Order: sequence, then C-alpha cells, then structure tokens
Amino acid sequence: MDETSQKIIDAAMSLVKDKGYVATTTRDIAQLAGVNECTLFRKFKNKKDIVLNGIEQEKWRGNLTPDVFKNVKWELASDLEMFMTEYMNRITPDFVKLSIGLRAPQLYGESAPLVMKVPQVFLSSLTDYFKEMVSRGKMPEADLECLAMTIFSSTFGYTFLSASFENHLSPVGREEFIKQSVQTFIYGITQKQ
Amino acid sequence: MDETSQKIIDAAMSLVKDKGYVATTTRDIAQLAGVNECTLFRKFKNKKDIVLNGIEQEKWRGNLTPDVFKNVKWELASDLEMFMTEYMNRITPDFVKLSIGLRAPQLYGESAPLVMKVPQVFLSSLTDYFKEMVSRGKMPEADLECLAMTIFSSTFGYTFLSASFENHLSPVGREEFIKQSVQTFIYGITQKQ
DNA sequence: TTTGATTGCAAGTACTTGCTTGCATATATT
DNA sequence: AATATATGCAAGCAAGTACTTGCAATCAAA
Repeated sequence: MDETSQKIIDAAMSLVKDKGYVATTTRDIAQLAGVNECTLFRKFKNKKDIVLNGIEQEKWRGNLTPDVFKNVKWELASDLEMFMTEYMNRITPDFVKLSIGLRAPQLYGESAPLVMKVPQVFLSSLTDYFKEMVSRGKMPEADLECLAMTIFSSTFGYTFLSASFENHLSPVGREEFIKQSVQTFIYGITQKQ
Repeated sequence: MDETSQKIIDAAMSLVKDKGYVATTTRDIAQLAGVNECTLFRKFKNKKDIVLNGIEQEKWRGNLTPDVFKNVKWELASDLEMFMTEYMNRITPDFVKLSIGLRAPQLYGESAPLVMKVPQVFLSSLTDYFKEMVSRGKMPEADLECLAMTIFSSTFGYTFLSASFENHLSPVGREEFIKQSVQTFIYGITQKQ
C-alpha cells in the first residue's frame, strides 16, 4: 500500500466516522488527504472501493485480534475484567461511530462481514476461555455460548450507549461498570458480596 | 395531524429506516406517501422537519412508555424476564435500523434527545423497580443504577446485535437468551442452578 | 352557488454529486 | 540524458439534490 493510497483511505474512514458513508463526498476525502480529487480514482475504482479497502485494514477495526485476549490468569473475576477492559480500550467511541457510518445500504452487504469480525473475536475468545475454565473445574457447566453472549452484549451495549449518549443516559463510569457487572455475572444479584 | 402529513411522515420514517436520512430523498418520500413532491414542502418546512416530527411521535419510538413495565409481580426472575421481553417486543430490528438511520450529523443534535427517551424509560423503570424490591427486603442493597445499566446494556446489546447480524453472530435465540441471562444476573455464574 | 382550502402537475432553479479527460510538471529510475 | 511513473490542475459531464413557482382541478363548507 503506497503512501498516497493510505492517506486517502485514512481520510475516507475519518470522514465516514464523522458524517457517514453517504454524506462523505469524494471532494471531502481528497481535501482531507491533501491530494487532488482525480487521484482517488487513479488509485481506486470508486468511492466504495476506498472504504472497503479501509475496513479490510486491521487498524480500522480497532486492532482487535485474538491475541488481545490471550493474557488470562484463569481467575474468573480478573479475567472477565480484562476481556471487557481490552475491548473498551480498542473499541472507542470513534470506532463505534465508524461502524455506524459504514451501515449505508450501498455498502453494508460487503462491509457487514468485516465489521462482524470484531464481535466474533470477543465472543469466540470468551467461549473458548469458558470451556477451558470448565475443564479446569473452576466453573460449573453451563450454556457457555449463551453466557458469553450475555457478557458480550453487556460489554457491547455499554460501549455503544456511551459512544452515543456519553454520560447523559447513565452516570455510571466505565471502571465502575466493569467492576460491578463482573461481580454480578459471577455472584449474581442475590449473593452480591 | 392531518392524514396527508401523517402519510408523509410514515413514508419518511420507513425510508430512513431502510436507507438512512441522507440517502432518503424527498422524491422517494413523496412517491411512497403517494403525494406530489411539492406537497411535502407545503406541509413541512424542509426534509429535516418531516423526520423530526416523526421522531416526536410515540409510535415511531416503539410506543415504549413507562406503563409497559408496570405489570410487575415483585418476583425477581419473572419480572426481569418481563422487562427484557417487553423491550424486545417493541424495539424490533426495524426500530433499531430506524434509530441508526437517524444518526446523520445534520440531524443528530436534535434527534438524540428524543431517541434517548427509549433507553431512559427502561433504565429508570428498572432502577425504580430495584429500589422497591430492596425496600421490600427481596433484594440485597447494591449499586442499583449500575446494576440496572448492566441489565439494560445486555438487553440493548442483544437487541442491537440481532438486528445487525441476525443469527450470523450467535446462534442463541431470544427466549434462550432472556431465560439464561436472567438466571446469570440473579444467581451468578458460580452458583448457576 | 360561491368561496376557500387542499392537492396535483409541470417546469424550473441553483447547487452538489461521483467520476472523467487532457495536459503539464515533478521526481525517480535506467 | 532519456524514460517512466506519479501527481496536480482546470475543466467538464450527466445525473441527482432540496426546494420553488404558477396554474388548474377537486371538493367541502358557507
């Protein structure tokens, strides 16, 4: 990937984050990238091609790879906190906005499989973790896929809601949310300790 | 609200759901509403005015009012299931798509406070419910706002992810998710029963 | 029957959109 | 020195955009 093409991609993704795919114009992209508009079409087939090349780059999916969740201690509370923290460190409000900006119908059929990689990494890493915990006898048997979905939904939901409404919806801060919700997941409401 | 204006609003909201605000054209709206394009501008100031009038209508926010959550039995498991079920009954994939379609920067400053009403109703109803449960001695004291946020995040997250990726992300169905996650919230992972 | 309001219709305005073209210039490679 | 590649620049195109205007038809209230 030559430097000019990368500048174009970066500009395009940044604008899609701010304005959405449809409202992002090729003139905008060219200006922000500091190149002439016709250069976009020498490097890429069309506007859609620019953005699709962008999503294919890991850096534009928050660099959320399976390695991120490798650092486990086989201790439920601290490991769940680690999963949630690492996710929120990478899936910042900007990335949430980007993934919403990518949801134009002209694009979504092709972008969805790439966007979906991010939750998939979290979910499958967590499910694998639970399986190993069960086989180590550190967790009772359960519907692990469903359990992972509960925890991921909550992590995703909080991340998304914070990006959308900041603290106007709920005053609960990130650290507090992680600590408390992990306690709830592990011990439940009835035996909160 | 006269019949013509309502037809225009309904057409506009339906198109915003499918294509997003920016990609929805006034020609599209007129055609779907079955009126002439100039009629839109006799009834409303401009395109934005149509959509903002739409979000102000309860029917375009899923009719999610506080009454929806009034039917509690003061029994934790069944009540939490009721909260989640009622939310998911109303906030269908179509409503999730609509709320994403409304996130154009030209609009979001004015639409966000209205869109936010939906999560606010769930959150405050659930927090109030928890307070009453504690005072009835049916639940231990805890950080109730945070607990409500955990449960709402999870409900919202599952709803949103299902609308976005259907069952491609996780095979866990709605009823199973609700049942199992409520069990986790109440009893926790460690004393799953 | 007259009046007033609502709407359709056809045309048009000023502007923006994605994308192209032909040519000049700079820079790097041979 | 000769050549190839990358880019800028200026202009343009066809199509689409939100929104407007003037006039005629309809229809219900007076």
